[in-house]
Formats: sequence, structure tokens, C-alpha cells
Amino acid sequence: MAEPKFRAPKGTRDILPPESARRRSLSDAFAVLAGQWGFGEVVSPMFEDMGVFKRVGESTDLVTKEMFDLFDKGDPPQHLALRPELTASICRAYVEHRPVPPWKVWYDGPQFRYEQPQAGRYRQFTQVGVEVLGTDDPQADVDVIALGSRFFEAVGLTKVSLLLNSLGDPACRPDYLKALSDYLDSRRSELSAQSQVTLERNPLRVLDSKRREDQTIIDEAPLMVDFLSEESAAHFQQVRSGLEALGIEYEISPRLVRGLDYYTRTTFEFAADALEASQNAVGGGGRYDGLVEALGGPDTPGIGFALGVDRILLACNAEQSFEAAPSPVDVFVVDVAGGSSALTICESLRGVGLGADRAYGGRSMKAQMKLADRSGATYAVIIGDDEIASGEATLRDLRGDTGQRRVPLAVLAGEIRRLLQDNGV
RNA sequence: GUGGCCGUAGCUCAGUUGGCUAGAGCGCCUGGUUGUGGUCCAGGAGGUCGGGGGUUCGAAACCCCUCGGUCACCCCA
Repeated sequence: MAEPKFRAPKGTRDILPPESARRRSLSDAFAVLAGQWGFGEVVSPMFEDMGVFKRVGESTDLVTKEMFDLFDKGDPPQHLALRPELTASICRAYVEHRPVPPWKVWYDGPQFRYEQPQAGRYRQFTQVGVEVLGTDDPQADVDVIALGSRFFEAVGLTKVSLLLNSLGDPACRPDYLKALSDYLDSRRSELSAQSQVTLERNPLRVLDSKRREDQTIIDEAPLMVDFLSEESAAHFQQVRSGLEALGIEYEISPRLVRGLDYYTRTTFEFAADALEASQNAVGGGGRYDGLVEALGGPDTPGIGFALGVDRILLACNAEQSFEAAPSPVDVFVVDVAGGSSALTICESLRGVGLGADRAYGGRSMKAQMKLADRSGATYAVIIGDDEIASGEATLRDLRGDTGQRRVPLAVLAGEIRRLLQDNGV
């Protein structure tokens, strides 16, 4: 293949029609649901001060080695980073604008991580998500999780399981961490080399290891649920009964820890069973009761989730759901008399709210009919010398068997709109 | 960042132990008597075989480097 001079950078890609249309309808579906749940959209900058993301956790890979960072041209230069996630940005915005809590917002946009690309793992990827700041009512947790679950249903995914855990709070987490550290230390020599390193940095994350030699040790490790404070245990119980009241199935996953340090109490993950196990997390989230404070704001609890659009679409492919939307072109104008009629007819069709397209460059009738077919249009409007002479157009049904007939130009647009409405379009 | 596999037309792929002007299907374009698509038939365009270097009389095939993809680790959406 002739090597193009430039290509999309490693880990990024172009999303072209028709796939781009499918993505857009996925986004739209999310926006509709989030609106129904009472969330408003926040559009925040694609990059932030590096410090915003450092608060996410100094011990996470996301901060230590997966950041796309840069310095601006100021004096002194400001250390900026492309956002690797959006929760920190939302919290930064909350602290900056001080909206009245509870603040319920959603977002949809690209995020960046400097990682080794793989199927379902990109350096630029898209997430949609929600955050609720300013309440620790367990019913907010339930509402958030329910929104995620209903979204997967709305896009036709049936094989998505919800994994749920509680990571405790500042009152009880230290006790658990100590117990876990002591335990892992006692079996240190049996752990994989990589996990021994992880143990130094963040014992909790050892539970996430997928290495075979670690599994037995992990299976026998103490569990957070056994260390929950009375308060956290009660909160967790209320989240569970709320989900049950809504008929949302979940699975308690006592070793579910997530990659970001800021999570407390409720933690969950959506796993697409139709995808390979290693990249099957299509979404995740939880409570982050200390994050707003870490960013310089008042003590404010928060909960939210992020869903990976790229992976959701892969899961849809695997489940053969969420097919592309039908073509927005209703009518294709075939003009074999020069093309100026196509120009004005398209204008009048679009004027009454229809989708209309035409060919360029004076192509043969056969070629234009072919394009009409491919455009997905329901009708073709044909203009030749005959039609021009009589002030009419030939209206041809491309999808049914009603053939074609002449229609006066003056009533063409209205006539087509009526026909499409009658057919429930 | 580490390791395995892969890289031939726009897409999916064939190309036997290195040897004729590198092929197929799909897609695209043009025709099939002068205005009709979705079927059919016939022609055509399109590739310096990811890129660079090397071995050889000769390389898409072998070696090295590099870029990209993919899988695993890691991490996570």
C-alpha cells in the first residue's frame, strides 16, 4: 500500500460515516436518558492544570505514566495535561462555580491516556458519564447506577453484568488496609514480582492482578466488606435494597477495586460478557467523598460513573444490537437537464423539513439513479426536458412497488411530505 | 514500558521450497442503441506487496532496523 505521508497518531483513529452516525445516536440516547434523570450537561475544557489530575491519586498509573502533558507559553509556563478522565474536571468546576448542591451533571467527550493501544483501548477515547455532587444519600447511588443499567438496556445490550462493592470510608478503610497489607506481606514471597512492586505502592491494587500465580493469595485475602464501619455498612445495605426495589440485578464483587484512588464506599463496574475478559469493562464508577475537598472545595460527597463509548459499540457489534440509524435523506433528485432544477428542488424540499440530496457533475441518468438508490432515499424525483416543459417532476418510489407518476412542481414538496408522513416516517 | 503474532489493491484475503508483465471476491467507474436504481453481462481504473537497509544473478517471500495493528502482562472505558 502506498504509504500516506501522514496517518492518525498511534492509538487514535478517524470515525467515518456510517459508524460515526451510529456513535452519534448512542450519544443522543445517553443525553435523553440523563435528561430524564434530571441531569444537565457540562462541557468542560479538554485540558486542565496538571494539579487537577494529580489529586486523582499519586499512586495511580493514570497519573504517574499515562498522562499526556504539556507546558504552555506563559512565563512561568503552566503545566497542563489532556484530561485522562472527567470526574476531576467536574469537581474542579464545582469548586470554581459553587452551584447549589446537589449538582447533577452529565458529560460526553474525548479523553486521553498515554497507553499501549489494544482493541477497545485507545489513546483518545470517548466516555459519557454523570456525577452527583453534594449528597451522600444512598438513593443517589441507586439512581446513578440505575441510569447506567437502563442505558445499556436502551442500546440493546443484554449481556452486561453489574458488579458491586463497597470500599469503606476514612473511618474503616485504614483498618482494612492494615489487615490487607499484613496479610499480603505474610505471603509476599508467593506473589508475582509485579504484585510485590504494587504492594509497596498501593496494596489494594494487588487485588486487581490477573496473574495466575496471585489468584490463590487474592482469593484468601481479607475482604473490605468484613471491615466496613457501621455507617458504611448501612449505606451499602441501602444501596443494595434500592437496586432490588428497582429490579436491577447485581453481583457483589468483594474484590472489586478500581483504578482511581479517590473512590470510597459504593464502587461498581459494568462488564460486557460479550467482550473478551481483559477489556470487558464498559463502564464503572463509585463514590468519591473526598475529592472535592482535595481540590480545595468544601467537604462534599460525590458519586458518578463513566461509560466507554468505544467499548460499548464493540459490545453492540458482538451482540449485533444498536444498528445504524436509517438514512436522513428522504428524496434524491435526479436531474438530467443540467442540474439547476436539482438545486432549486432540493432547496424547496429541505424548506419543508425533508432530507434531500442530488448528484454533482452532470452524471448519466443511470449513474444518478444508482446514487439515488445508495443514498437510502425513499423517493427519487426525476427531472428531464419533458418535465421542465410541462412544469412537473417525475416522482418515483424507490422502496415500494407503486411505480412513478408526474407531479406538478408547485405541489411536489408538500406531496412528498404528506406521503412520508402517511407511511409513518 | 515488556513479550508473542500480524502488515499484499478502498475492504476481506490468495500468492506453493525466493524465479515470467503480483491475483480473486466485494466495492468503485464506464458501457449493454439515444431518460430509470436495487438483478444480470462485458470492459476498465486502482498496488514501487507498511517504510528503510541488507543477503542474492533474482525478494511480496530470507535477515536487521523502524512504523502501525493485534494479543498477553500492566492498566482501565
